[in-house]
Amino acid sequence: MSNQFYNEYPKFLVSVDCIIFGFKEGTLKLLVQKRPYNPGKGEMSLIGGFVEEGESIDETAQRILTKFTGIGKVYMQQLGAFGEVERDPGERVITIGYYALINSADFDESLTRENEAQWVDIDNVPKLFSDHNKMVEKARRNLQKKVNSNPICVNLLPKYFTLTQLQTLQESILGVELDKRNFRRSVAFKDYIVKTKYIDKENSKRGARLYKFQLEDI
Amino acid sequence: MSNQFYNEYPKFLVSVDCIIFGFKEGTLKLLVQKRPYNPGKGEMSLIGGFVEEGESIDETAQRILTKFTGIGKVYMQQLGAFGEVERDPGERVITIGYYALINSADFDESLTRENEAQWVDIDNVPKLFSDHNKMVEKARRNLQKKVNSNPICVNLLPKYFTLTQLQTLQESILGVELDKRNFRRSVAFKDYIVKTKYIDKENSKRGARLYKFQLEDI
DNA sequence: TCAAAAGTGTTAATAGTACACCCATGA
DNA sequence: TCATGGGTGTACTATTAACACTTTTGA
Repeated sequence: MSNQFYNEYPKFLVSVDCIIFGFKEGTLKLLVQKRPYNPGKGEMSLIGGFVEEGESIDETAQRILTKFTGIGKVYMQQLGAFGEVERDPGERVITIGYYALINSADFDESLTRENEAQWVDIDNVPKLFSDHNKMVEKARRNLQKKVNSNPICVNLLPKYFTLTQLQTLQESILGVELDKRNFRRSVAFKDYIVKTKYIDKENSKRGARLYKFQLEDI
Repeated sequence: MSNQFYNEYPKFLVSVDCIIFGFKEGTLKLLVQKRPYNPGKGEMSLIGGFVEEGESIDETAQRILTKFTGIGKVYMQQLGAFGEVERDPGERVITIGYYALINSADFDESLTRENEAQWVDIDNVPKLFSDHNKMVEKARRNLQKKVNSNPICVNLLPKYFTLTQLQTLQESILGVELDKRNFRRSVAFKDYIVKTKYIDKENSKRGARLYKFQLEDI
């Protein structure tokens, strides 16, 4: 299937690599897998796949996310293209990074096992295949810029959450500790975080107020 | 030249489109050209080209910039990948956007003429080929975020410049007017903008102090 | 009764915004 | 002498940062 245009230019494999963030046990986590094929079979890597004919790169990213987590229709943010000639030791592959934030409750664990995927702490990411560590770092910096002005945490938390959970999450994204009083005041100014009538009794004896994100009007 | 890996996946044309900003006549300008080939021959478009074998995408961007402006080694910022299936009416092309800021004084005008390129006002960009207008808008938003915290204007101005020139440039990037006194105070806090002993007598009768960027220590 | 997490205010410093007049000069 | 662009300061507001104690309750 040739074409009258552009024939004289080379073509390349184009892949999408997904930086999938979750929040478990009080820390931001990254989903990684054992690479199922060569080159680098068995090495830890981001989950990824190749762009198919007739599929936009955004669609590729969604397809990969769904395949590995069972989750459909989550907002994914493009991180940029990575196009060093030798970045893949097998053959030249130009890759587009995307990151996603997902709620581990929506997560299909059987797919994780099937794909030899696992969650690792964001502050303890192992050496990954190719330039994937660089992509993870860029994604995290990207998140850090947004965390205060965007309701990105909505995708990482359960529907109802305590302010301590939200604070712990933000601290884990930023890698710094926050002052509890200043944090709670800043939350009070955000219209998209609202108090509910519910109290969480699981994580403390006294009980903590549950909040939720209210995003309809944004 | 096949390979033992990845054979079953499709390959794509990958191009780089460059959003080249300049500063002339008190406004931010964009370099555009008449598309020299079909599809869309004669339409206005960004300047671009295809990624070659053995060339990283950053290198492609530099090569295109040099070809169209004569300028080598300018910082180019990647804007992201654009991968809608039908974005190019000829054949599927995945493109990576890069923007660059250049000083029109370094500019080789003969190359512009040769390539049927021209500068257009950023606030009056004509309809461009494919999704190029979208790329320009994204690049401008990207610039706007940086203009206050990064010395990006260094590349758009001559070595010595007046504060009025710098203010006019920032206003043109931001699309808003700035208060002269507030602007000048904020400049005074930036270590990378320093007063020189020179006075410009060309643009005013009284003469205006010339400043320069001091970037060695960043 | 005590350990553990929840909850709550004030002050100081910094950054940002609004605003109007005089100066020096060449034509 | 006057038109043109250059240059200057102050007061108000908003945002951010620092900081420590009391409450509730189940074990």
